[in-house]
Amino acid sequence: MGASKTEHFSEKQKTIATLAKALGHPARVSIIDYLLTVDYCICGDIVNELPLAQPTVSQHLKELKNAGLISGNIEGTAICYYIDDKAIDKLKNYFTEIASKLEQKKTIIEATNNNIRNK
Amino acid sequence: MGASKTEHFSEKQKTIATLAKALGHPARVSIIDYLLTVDYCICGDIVNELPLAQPTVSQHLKELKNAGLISGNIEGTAICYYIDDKAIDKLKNYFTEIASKLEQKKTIIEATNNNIRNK
DNA sequence: TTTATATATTGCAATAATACGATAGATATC
DNA sequence: GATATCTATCGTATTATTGCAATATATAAA
Repeated sequence: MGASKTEHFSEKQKTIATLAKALGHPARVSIIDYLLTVDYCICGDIVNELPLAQPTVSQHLKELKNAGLISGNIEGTAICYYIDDKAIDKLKNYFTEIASKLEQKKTIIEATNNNIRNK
Repeated sequence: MGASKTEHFSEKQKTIATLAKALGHPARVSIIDYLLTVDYCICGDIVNELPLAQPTVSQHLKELKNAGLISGNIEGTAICYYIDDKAIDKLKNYFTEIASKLEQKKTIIEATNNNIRNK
């Protein structure tokens, strides 16, 4: 084998997996963290910020871009990268939803246990 | 090269990357989604649920377990897997934090633009 | 037009991930 | 104990990812 059997899963599952995969490397998490600290883009600074060679950073940026987590504007010779709010929101909403479902489950289990105790 | 240069990044960045990576495959997202729908564990059902062979599912479960996203209890011959709340909370908090920082940034930019317009 | 600067692409090597058949281990049932 | 059931591990083939040197591309400055 080798290739993923992605065709069998729902669109939502594939979207979350794609976004999560893009953040599945500390260098790319680090890029996102860095983009949050700067007021204005500056792509070249990311290369200075990371302990990686320029082509490697460029590749990581490409993956983040392909996943939809960042976008870039050309400004002269430089390129201004910024985080895509919508992608972050998708992830935020997904995990918030899971957390709330887990919380709900916990409540049901506790209620059931109380019910058993009171019999 | 090949191996990741993970040693240069912060613990938090590595933690998020590890959790995100574990969800970087639709089969594993699908497993999490499935665990949310059932009241009680049942590992064998996951194999029936997914379009993958039993060893492949077992491997995906192992990765989710190694990343700390799920845990398992042995119940006779079966194994009862469940989602770890703390891991989900880490992800939820991380993306909530990013979303709020982005929102804050947007507000600052708008305020600046208004300031410029009013001069 | 030449030169400098910034980013992307290519090509390659090393490692990791994905998938599954075959098989092992562990517990229940007969 | 023999058998059935459930899950994990091993071995292996295929593909993907990571990383960088070298090079290409594209714009700005001289």
